[in-house]
Amino acid sequence: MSARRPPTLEDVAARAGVSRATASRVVNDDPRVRESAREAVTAAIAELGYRPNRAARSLVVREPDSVAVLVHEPDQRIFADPFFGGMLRGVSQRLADTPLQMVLLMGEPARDAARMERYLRAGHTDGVIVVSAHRGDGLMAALSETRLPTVFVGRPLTEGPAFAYVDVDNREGGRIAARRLIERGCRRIATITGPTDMAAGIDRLAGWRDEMTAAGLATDAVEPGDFTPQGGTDAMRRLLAAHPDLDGVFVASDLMAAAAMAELQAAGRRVPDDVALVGFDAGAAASMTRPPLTTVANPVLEMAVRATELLLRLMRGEEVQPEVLPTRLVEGGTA
Amino acid sequence: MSARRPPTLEDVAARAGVSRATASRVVNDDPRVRESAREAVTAAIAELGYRPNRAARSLVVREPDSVAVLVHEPDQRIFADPFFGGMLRGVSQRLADTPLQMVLLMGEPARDAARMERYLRAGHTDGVIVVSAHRGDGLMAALSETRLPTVFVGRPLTEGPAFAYVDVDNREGGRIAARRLIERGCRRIATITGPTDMAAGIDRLAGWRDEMTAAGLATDAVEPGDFTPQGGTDAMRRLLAAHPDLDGVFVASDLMAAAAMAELQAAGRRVPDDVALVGFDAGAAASMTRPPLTTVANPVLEMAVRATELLLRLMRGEEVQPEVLPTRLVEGGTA
DNA sequence: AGCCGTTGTGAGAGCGCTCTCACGCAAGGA
DNA sequence: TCCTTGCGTGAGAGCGCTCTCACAACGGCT
Repeated sequence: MSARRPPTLEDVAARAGVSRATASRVVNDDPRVRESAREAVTAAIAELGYRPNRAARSLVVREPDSVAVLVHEPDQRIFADPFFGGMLRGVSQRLADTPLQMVLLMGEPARDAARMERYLRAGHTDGVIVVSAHRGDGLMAALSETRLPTVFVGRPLTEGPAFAYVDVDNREGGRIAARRLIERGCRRIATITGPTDMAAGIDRLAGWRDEMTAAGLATDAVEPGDFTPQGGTDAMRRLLAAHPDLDGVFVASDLMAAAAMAELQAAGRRVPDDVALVGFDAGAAASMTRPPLTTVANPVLEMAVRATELLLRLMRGEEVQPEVLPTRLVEGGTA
Repeated sequence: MSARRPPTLEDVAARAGVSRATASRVVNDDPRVRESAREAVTAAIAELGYRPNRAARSLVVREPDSVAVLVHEPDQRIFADPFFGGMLRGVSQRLADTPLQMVLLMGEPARDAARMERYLRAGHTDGVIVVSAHRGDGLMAALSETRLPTVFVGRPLTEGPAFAYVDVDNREGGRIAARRLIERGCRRIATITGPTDMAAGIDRLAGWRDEMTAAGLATDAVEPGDFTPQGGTDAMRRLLAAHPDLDGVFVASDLMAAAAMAELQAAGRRVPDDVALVGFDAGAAASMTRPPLTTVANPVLEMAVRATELLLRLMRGEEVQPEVLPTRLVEGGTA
């Protein structure tokens, strides 16, 4: 017992007094093994502490074994936003009954893009789910070069190759939010948008514009946010300074909405009496405020599951179509 | 071009007119290759779209290539709690300059324990970081059997083998929180605890008890929570019913504290004037309430980084000691 | 001229596994 | 009795790669 080499199937076979082939059959649950042989092998495995070498296995049975989830966001956001937790959860859930493993690639666009790209190019993985892609982060080009099956969560903003994606109907969500504020009697309605380099930001704003224009209301009270609480606070402050007469705000995420609401209250405005508020996401943050947020549903878990489903189909070589999930208003007490 | 077999190093070598060994040298940046040969191989790689087979490589150069992060929590919590995002972020950050990949294993203790255990046993991974282990979920035994290097985030509650871990000084945190409430003049101080099967829950409560007892105050107003907003709401409601005279509450997490605060306000209590509140975590949730929470710092990112560091050391065969990080009060407006 | 070291290269073994193929053997049918 | 089955098994090839070892070629020495 000098060279502390981990036991191989060969060792197991020797100890059990069978051939490597039979030992392999036991490990892989092949039914064509006599019970006594099976027991001997099982015992040998236990005694030796044998663990199959995955590399050797996958060298032979060439089949996909992992899916990468790419999260391309600055630290701060991943930290705070339950969106990502839900995403991972959904992917993991759908993958549970497949042999595929979920490999997480996280990083800031600027700092880690090169490393991520290198990893993807190296072919360590068999499919990619991109969560929250931004316009122009160079990722799309790199991805389409790798020819890896890829699904985006959130419509990718790209001129180039068409990627499969799953998204919620953000534009309709924006309309729903604006409609509620208008029907409530608000006339000076502002919006805090998401990042303007993401489809979620652009589309929610567009929906809000649709409805505002249809109602003949001004659409000039627009402040960009970045989906973080701090961004919500700042945007609300700017909004109050520029449009002190506002009586309704559509905030493109609950996290920002909660922060914006705190800012409103700090400025002495009552919610919803002075200013009505509609958020977006209907996540945990919505129920943590007082009153709870009126907000637009964002089926995060479902998107994750659907995206994974699409990816699995893509990996089987099937054609897929983008999916856009419906949304609806979730009642709270802020509008 | 019939059998669409991915190109191998052999193909590259043939195309470049060199041997497999030379091609391999080029791929692995071995300096001992003539410039002309290097160019030929590089060109062949590009033309053929060659990607090295990772399995074949790691079959030969036996070195660790992945680390599993085990998250053992019900859906609901992972969804909402920024703790997990921070955790993943920290691990990913520390791993960034190593060749190790982070593999995520998520699942509910009851439903997915078997699958996780199987995965770990299968030896797909070279180290494990366990995030938020509960007492008696059988994980510890399974883990110690696999003999895989393992680090816990949060002190594991186990009688058996000693695991390496990183934790924040939860007990001291509980003391800090109680002390603040006492110094503020509160006399009827309650607490909403974390899960009683987790060290974080037990230790924070113990710290609160230390300080309360030292101050000669009653320690009977204790309601268990589960770190979720809903748990915070329910516990606060029970607390108000059982101890309507309370004037201070230590809530063992910000998420619960924010919910508890909403519940207090709904019951007509002003925070902090009628009831003072101290949370735990100092995460994003703390700054989202009005007023922002006074809370005890929980260095999530740092714990993740430290835990990963310990794991790397363990994987190199070094001895490691548990690490307990200090904490402190973060000022807000609730106590 | 003869020897050495250096440099670039190729042949080939072998990593641990799966899987095909062939074979021994027992049971059943002719 | 002989011939089929079919089951359990073992021998052995081969997956794509790395790495050792041997060797050719070429200076620069004595």
